[in-house]
Amino acid sequence: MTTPPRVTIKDVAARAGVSKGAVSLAFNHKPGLSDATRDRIFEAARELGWAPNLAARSLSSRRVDVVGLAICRPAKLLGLEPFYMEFISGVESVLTEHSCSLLLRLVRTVEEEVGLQDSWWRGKQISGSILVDFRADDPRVAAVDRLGMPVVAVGHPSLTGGLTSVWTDDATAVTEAVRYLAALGHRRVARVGGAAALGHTAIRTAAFDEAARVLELAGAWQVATDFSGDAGARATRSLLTAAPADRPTAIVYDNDIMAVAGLSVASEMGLSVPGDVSLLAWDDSQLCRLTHPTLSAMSHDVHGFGADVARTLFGVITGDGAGSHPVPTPVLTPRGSTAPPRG
Amino acid sequence: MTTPPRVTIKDVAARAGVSKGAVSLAFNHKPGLSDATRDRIFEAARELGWAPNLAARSLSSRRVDVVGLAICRPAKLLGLEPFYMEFISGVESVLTEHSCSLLLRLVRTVEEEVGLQDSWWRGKQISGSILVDFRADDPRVAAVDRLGMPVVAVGHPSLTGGLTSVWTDDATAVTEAVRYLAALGHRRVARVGGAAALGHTAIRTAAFDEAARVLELAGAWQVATDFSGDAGARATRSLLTAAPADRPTAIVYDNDIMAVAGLSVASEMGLSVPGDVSLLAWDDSQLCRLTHPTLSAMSHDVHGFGADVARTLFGVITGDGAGSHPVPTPVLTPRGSTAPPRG
DNA sequence: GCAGTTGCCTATACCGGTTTAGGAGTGCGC
DNA sequence: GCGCACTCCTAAACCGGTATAGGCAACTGC
Repeated sequence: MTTPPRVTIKDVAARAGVSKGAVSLAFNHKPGLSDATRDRIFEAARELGWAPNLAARSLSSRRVDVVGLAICRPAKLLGLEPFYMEFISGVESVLTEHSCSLLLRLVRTVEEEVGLQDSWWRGKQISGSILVDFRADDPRVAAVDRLGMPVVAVGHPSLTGGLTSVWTDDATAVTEAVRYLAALGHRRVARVGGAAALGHTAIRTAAFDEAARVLELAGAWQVATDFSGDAGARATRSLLTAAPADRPTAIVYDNDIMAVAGLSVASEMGLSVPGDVSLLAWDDSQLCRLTHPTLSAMSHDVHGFGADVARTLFGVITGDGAGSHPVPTPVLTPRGSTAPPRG
Repeated sequence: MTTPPRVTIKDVAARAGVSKGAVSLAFNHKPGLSDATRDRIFEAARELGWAPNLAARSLSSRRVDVVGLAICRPAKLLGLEPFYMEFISGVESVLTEHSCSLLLRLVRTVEEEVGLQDSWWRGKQISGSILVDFRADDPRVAAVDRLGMPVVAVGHPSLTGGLTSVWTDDATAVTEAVRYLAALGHRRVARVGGAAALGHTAIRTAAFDEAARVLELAGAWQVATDFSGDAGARATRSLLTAAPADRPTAIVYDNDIMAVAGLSVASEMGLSVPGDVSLLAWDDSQLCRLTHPTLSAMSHDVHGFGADVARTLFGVITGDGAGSHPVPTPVLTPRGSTAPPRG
């Protein structure tokens, strides 16, 4: 175990024959140095293998290049949910451009998240945060207001208080989904929704009811789940056990996993998809093209969503005109799992 | 936009009527303070809403409570791969106990990762790192040696140089998988492997060949992919288009996604699973229980794996006896997708 | 030829904690 | 009454950067 060299800015300055300040200027690409000196400094730093100590830098410059993201869902579900990794990769793609890092934490409850964001912010560990999975009367709104921390809330403005928000128009998307199924001729439609506590679930639920009313569907069921495949399977099984004349002929799911599970339940029950029942997934990850039949889905660009959120966060942090805005509404991508009902 | 209060240790000290040092002692739970003073300090901090500035802390105490993790796979694949999120959640579960955070970054190449780890470490941003997805002659081994950075390498010791490693015994697992299929009566077996560049893929490939040799199988095919569902589907299609007497009667996949894709290809080709062909997945995420038939799989505790890795990293960082060790070998979990071959 | 500007660089005071050496008060033994 | 140990606390020197005021030439304009 050799003792590490501990090379600091002073060593670099000495080696290059300049002052600490000069090295600082060079490494922050600020004007006031001749090209020759600049080169000499970089050369010295390279030889010594020096990189600025970020703790020291953020202490004196009072800025950090880190943003936070806390996700509050059971670990088991997260692994399966393609949404998050794709979202994160979108966020990352923008952070990287700004040489900014992502501090990630999985939490169990919103309260825990509030505590975490609080200590991240007060500990000056992050320069801002991305808030996801809003619920009604979300405690994070007040907490963030109190802290004055820059954030972007991923969720409909009706849920996110006055926070800068980026959201998908779930109501319109649900309406489009139901309209499409109705246009195919379906009169009995069900929806297997996500966690009831989440705000966007409530929005989708209301939109579904409204669409069913407007379209005068003969039957419209909704059931809440925890987003897991198991729950999706259970819900599907329960929906499809009704007598053929009473059961739904089409089911909309709130994510891809549950739709995959639903597909397998239908097959297990000897029902053909889309012959006996049409299935419509949500998010449209690659998974939807891996099943047989392939899954029709409400499709959106999750990677781009994440990137947009990150860009907006930078806007909030720097203070220039970052406004709340929706991202493009998910569009229907018909594949093999939807068709007109039999008969 | 109200100007933030900027409360520091000095304010807390003043309010509690003590020195900065006393506040520091209190917040680090060190001895040398009366209970009364301690209480007064915490009370003052609470009233002012103060939390120590972590940059300042790590600058003077030269320790940070952050560990790094860079993942080098195309974003599109990551989203679908249940492995990582589960792994991360396992890592997190241990980090949280130590109030340590995870710095996550998705990178495109190993070279990029080397640069990243380098700047993380030299910038004193992390106290150690988790290295995954080793390949033959991995440049990270030398880089980490040079830096003297504490790491845990997730990969077989044959790949990770002298680095402290935690690994799954892929060779044994592959052998068990092949043995099981052979025991069922399969004589023509294929394997749809992962990225050829990855070390563990090579290990599995070699083990598969060896097992096929020992068991004197009549046919043993292997094909490398990029882990994506599409690639898995293509590989499966190509394997199954041979004449019935020549094609494999069982296929082992290197992850769950490709197995799901394979299942759908079989169904699309009118082949029954497991009647015409047996399918065996790898990792055993929840996905394996969502298909019809359910997927037999080589199953392991990915969450526990991540937790083990994190614990080992703490051992390396603190210097106490953290040794390389394997985690439990994946075990075969038979479900509905494997059976004796027809006839 | 002299003030004014400009370009390049240094000295030094921070940032907000931790960590030392040491001081003030108390209790104890003798 | 004095030395000694012990408890509780303070003052001040760090940590490794950034920011800022200012110094010194050389060049400009007139």
